[in-house]
Amino acid sequence: MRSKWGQEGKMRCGNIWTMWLIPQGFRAPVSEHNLNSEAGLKKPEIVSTRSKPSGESLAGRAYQQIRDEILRGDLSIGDVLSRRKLADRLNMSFLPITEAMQRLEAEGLVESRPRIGTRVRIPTEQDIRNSYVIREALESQAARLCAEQITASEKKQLLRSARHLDDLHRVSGPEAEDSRFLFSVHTYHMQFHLRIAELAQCPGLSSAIEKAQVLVFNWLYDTAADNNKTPPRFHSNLADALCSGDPLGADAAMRTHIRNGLDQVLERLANSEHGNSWRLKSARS
Amino acid sequence: MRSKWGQEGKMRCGNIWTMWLIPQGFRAPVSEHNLNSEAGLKKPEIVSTRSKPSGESLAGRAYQQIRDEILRGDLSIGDVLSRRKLADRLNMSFLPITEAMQRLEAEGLVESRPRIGTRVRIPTEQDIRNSYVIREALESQAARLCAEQITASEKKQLLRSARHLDDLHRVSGPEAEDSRFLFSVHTYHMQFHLRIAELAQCPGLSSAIEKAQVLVFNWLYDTAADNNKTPPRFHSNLADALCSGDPLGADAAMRTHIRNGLDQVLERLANSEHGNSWRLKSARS
DNA sequence: ACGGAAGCGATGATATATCAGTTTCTACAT
DNA sequence: ATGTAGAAACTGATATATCATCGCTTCCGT
Repeated sequence: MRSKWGQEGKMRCGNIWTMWLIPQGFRAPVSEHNLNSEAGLKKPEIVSTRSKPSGESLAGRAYQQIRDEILRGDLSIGDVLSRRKLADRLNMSFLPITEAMQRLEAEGLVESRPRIGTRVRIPTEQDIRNSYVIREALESQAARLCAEQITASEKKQLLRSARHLDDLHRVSGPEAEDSRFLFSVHTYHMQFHLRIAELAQCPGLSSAIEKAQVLVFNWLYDTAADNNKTPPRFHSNLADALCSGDPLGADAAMRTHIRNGLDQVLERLANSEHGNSWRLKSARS
Repeated sequence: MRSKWGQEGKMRCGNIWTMWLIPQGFRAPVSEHNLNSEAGLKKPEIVSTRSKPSGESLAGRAYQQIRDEILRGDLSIGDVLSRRKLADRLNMSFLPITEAMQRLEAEGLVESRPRIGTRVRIPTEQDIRNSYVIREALESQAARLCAEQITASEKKQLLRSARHLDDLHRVSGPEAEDSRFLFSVHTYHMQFHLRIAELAQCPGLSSAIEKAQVLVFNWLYDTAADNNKTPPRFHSNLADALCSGDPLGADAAMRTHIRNGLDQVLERLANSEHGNSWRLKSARS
């Protein structure tokens, strides 16, 4: 009998991230998009929440579900997560929930005190600065490698999606109402950055960016900070640098790009207050 | 009554790493060392294995213990880890062991297949390349920040420890027998790199380097590859660049420094073979 | 009214038991 | 000898139960 421990089959430590984040893939929505039609910009694909409920462990499903709810804002910063209530809600024991919480805690999305409780992590200013420093380190490295290895067709693709992204940001400025639209724009933005990491041809780099959760946190903070006005051609300039063939120039462009949003995010976060209470009668989950 | 959820008290997601790796701290052994006496170079402090058996959770102790054994080589690459036997050996239930395994798996030190088994991870060449790319990203960022913020006294300290490290490597070349000595040299080497990250004044960067396990893996690979001949003044040159005050120069120096060892490690790893068998009668633990 | 202490209820940590899937060894037929 | 079915043993996943600890509330003394 063939052993199941061969090279075939994915390890459990693989990327769960890309599976739910990029259900339709990255290339397709970009190339399908006609940038000359303004109407098409309004609604980039809203990612579907649930796709395959079975085929994974209960802990994995719990992890994805809770993470999903945190990222979408159904569970907001500081919300208390009761493992027992979550177990009831997701129809499982609280052992899988505990495993999911441990993974979320290791990734920095939730924080837990040994016999007190667990809640969605409340980031400090230090956390945000750290996040941006690490993001700068990893993504500038990705920019270097990307600039060295990108092919002609990939250049065209990247430039087009950068223009698309700039258009999306231009449109999303005035009407910052529809949270689903904002979420999808952010998803597209993250896909753009992850695409650059993929173009670096170093699988570990992409997964490191995912693991460090820097982009996720970026989204969380930006959500708390709602509108984010970016300069025109913000991403197009970055894409130009990446396609110029100069690794050092790409590195510098990426650093500039990333540093841009930090101040706005910090300012916004300072204005938001979060309670420190625990064991609320009305724990969300 | 004061709430225990204030800012006082360490979160569980803090650095366990530095606690066991640098029990005596970094500054002390460096400044105490007299570089003019050759005798002092032979035995840099061997870190003590166990210090505080209580005061932590069982899962935390299991995690530290197993990690310790992997890093020291008591459990070598590819060894099978039976959770039940580990539970017996460490005098605890199956559950804390499972939690420890999940953390080790998330960090990439072990690999697990759902209903088959868990073993110390066998790194592929791709893993090693990824590791070095990420290490280059994080540590070159640390070098930039370090060069910007380092003070005069810290410069003296860093230069001295760099010279000490070069001396240690020079001595460790010929007599690569005592594995405890080699381990302590590697520990000192890791402390040197982590010290640079600390000097960057960005706590998240240090912990990211630890979390990504890049230095740990570096040690693992280097252990498999035993002798590693470094050029003379290898670390002194790096320290010079870090103290020059030029961030870009420090960045470049760090990249050069890191890329140096990659080829040797890859060559050695290609020569070593690892079986793929499972469920050996004589599972180590 | 007010302050503090004790009890209630919730929490995470841990132990034990069971389950379904996989490997490995063995007995048997060829 | 060799190949194969099948059982035994082991694995991680999950369920349930218990425990010490801690936040919150309530109630009593002032």
